[in-house]
Amino acid sequence: MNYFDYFKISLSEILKEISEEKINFIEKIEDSFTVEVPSKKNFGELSTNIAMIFSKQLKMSPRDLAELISKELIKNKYVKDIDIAGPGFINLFLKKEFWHQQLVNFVSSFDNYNYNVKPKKICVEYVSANPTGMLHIGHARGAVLGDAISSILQEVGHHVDKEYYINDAGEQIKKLVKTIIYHKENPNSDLKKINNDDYYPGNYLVGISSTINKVDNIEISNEVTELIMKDIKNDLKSLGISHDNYISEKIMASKSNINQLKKKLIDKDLAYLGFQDEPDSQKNKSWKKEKKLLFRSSNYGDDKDRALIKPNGELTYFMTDIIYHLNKVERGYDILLNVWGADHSGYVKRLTNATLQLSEKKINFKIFLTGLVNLYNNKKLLKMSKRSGNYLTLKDVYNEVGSDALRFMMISRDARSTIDFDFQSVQERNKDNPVFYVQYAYARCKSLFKIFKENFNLNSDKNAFYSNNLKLNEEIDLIKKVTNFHNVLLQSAEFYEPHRVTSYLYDLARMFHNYWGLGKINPNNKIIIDDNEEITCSRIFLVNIISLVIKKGLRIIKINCPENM
RNA sequence: GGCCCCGUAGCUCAGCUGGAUAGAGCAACUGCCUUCUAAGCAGUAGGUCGUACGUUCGAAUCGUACCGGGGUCGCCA
Repeated sequence: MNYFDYFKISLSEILKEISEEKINFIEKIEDSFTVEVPSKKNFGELSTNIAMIFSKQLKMSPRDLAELISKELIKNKYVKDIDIAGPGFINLFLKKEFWHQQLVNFVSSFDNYNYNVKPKKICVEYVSANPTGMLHIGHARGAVLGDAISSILQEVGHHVDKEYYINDAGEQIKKLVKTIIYHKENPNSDLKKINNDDYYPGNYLVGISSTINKVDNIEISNEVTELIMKDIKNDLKSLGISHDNYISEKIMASKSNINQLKKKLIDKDLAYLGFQDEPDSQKNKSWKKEKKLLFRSSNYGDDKDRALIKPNGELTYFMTDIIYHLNKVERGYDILLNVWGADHSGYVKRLTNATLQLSEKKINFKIFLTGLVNLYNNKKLLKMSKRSGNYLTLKDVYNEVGSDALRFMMISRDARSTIDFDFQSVQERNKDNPVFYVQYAYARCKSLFKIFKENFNLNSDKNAFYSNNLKLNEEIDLIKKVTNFHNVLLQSAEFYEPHRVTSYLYDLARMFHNYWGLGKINPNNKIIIDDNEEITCSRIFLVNIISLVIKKGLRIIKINCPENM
């Protein structure tokens, strides 16, 4: 149990006594008030709003209620002092022994920590890039984000399948095959100069085409997509990413019972046979006004109804995507998570509503849209155009900066925000660069252990911990920080926000560097003091826990943790 | 024009999902190296949380409108 829960429980017990069971009608008292670390140190070490929340029900002023609660709470052996402040906050000051005890508990359960999470079966679909070219930096963001979310969910105890949906059917694949054939027939022609939307430009497919020996269109498409997927998987592997399931759109569509789904869509009045207005854009020159099966997406905030089946009988991408997501439901997942690029934003409502309406089971379906990534080289924006085939690939960026910097950057921002990614600054070996700063903290810990082992002839198994030696404010703050580690992971998992982990690690690293720096100002505050074994052992014990937390945190988000730098 | 996302210090970003006097880092200024790794540490300064209403004991956080930036509006994926 963490210390927030510990105080929540004792506070709600006190409240029950005060109210003489009067407020038992509240399902769970603990859920309706908060215990938190206040923003300012003079507001105590922990603070609760319990008196403000329940004052109305008990017909008392918040401050009077706070007074009553405090009278009981002060009896708790760990509470040093209580302050009632502002509109009725109860601010707790705790004895150092409380934090020492927390640290001991933390260490003893560290290796096999039980997050006490009800396990869910979760499918995280991410990347799912078309097998028509190389991955670019935008894919890298979705890839790292989806991967980090998966790892964190797994860490707290969920069952997670990482899934890649291969769009190996449809117009894009036809265009791909056409491009391959073009290259074979025109070995010296440059598609960039032709500037024809019917083909994919770029040298990548020229190379691929030279290894293709088939003539039949279907055979070509199979072989090309296989080759490209191999490259994509290799790129992902360089970032430590691999998926559990690869689902083929082609197979998915061919296996499904289309007539049954059509009937269900019409029976539920989700779709109808009708006409669409001509689209504003001229992207599809062959558009004709014809009757087709349309989804009533305008019922769900879309500006028009969208096609499910083309007049020629082929399924639209939307239709196969519905089939695919219903298939996920059939496979028994409780939660579906998708990571998409922001350019799919208009598609979110359509697909989630279609899936939820057609699903036999009540599921949780959430789509994350990742913001853009702007690449800079030394503060100069690198212009990119996928259309012309001029863009930096994931591989280019990986070769330039490596996996750690790339992963940390992609994780450390909120998914929706735009990221400015500068090749120069993510490679700097200084405080400017968070991933370096965190790794450096770990290396510094390791360096301390080395000196410790050389100077003190102690058995490393000996759990030398004299808790009352950790008296500095910085030490108590570090104890609070490390013992909050599992909480951060839980919240990160609950809100699917990996950036909470990187922020936490950065904070912890900063606090550790500050702690280390104390010895520069006052030699008594050095971690290793040659003639004081007791203090040294205590501090090394704390440093060891810090290093364990950094290592585990980095391991979860798959960032290397070098022993020395 | 419709829909989606973003707007917090000069810059890059946090802000524990409604709490108290809004936090870090960079850049600026001031100290600290015969070192437990200066690849670092300490200190100073920096804000009308885009704007305006509203919801309530309380709003950066929730709602509405507007302003500014980005994305998107196919039978493509």
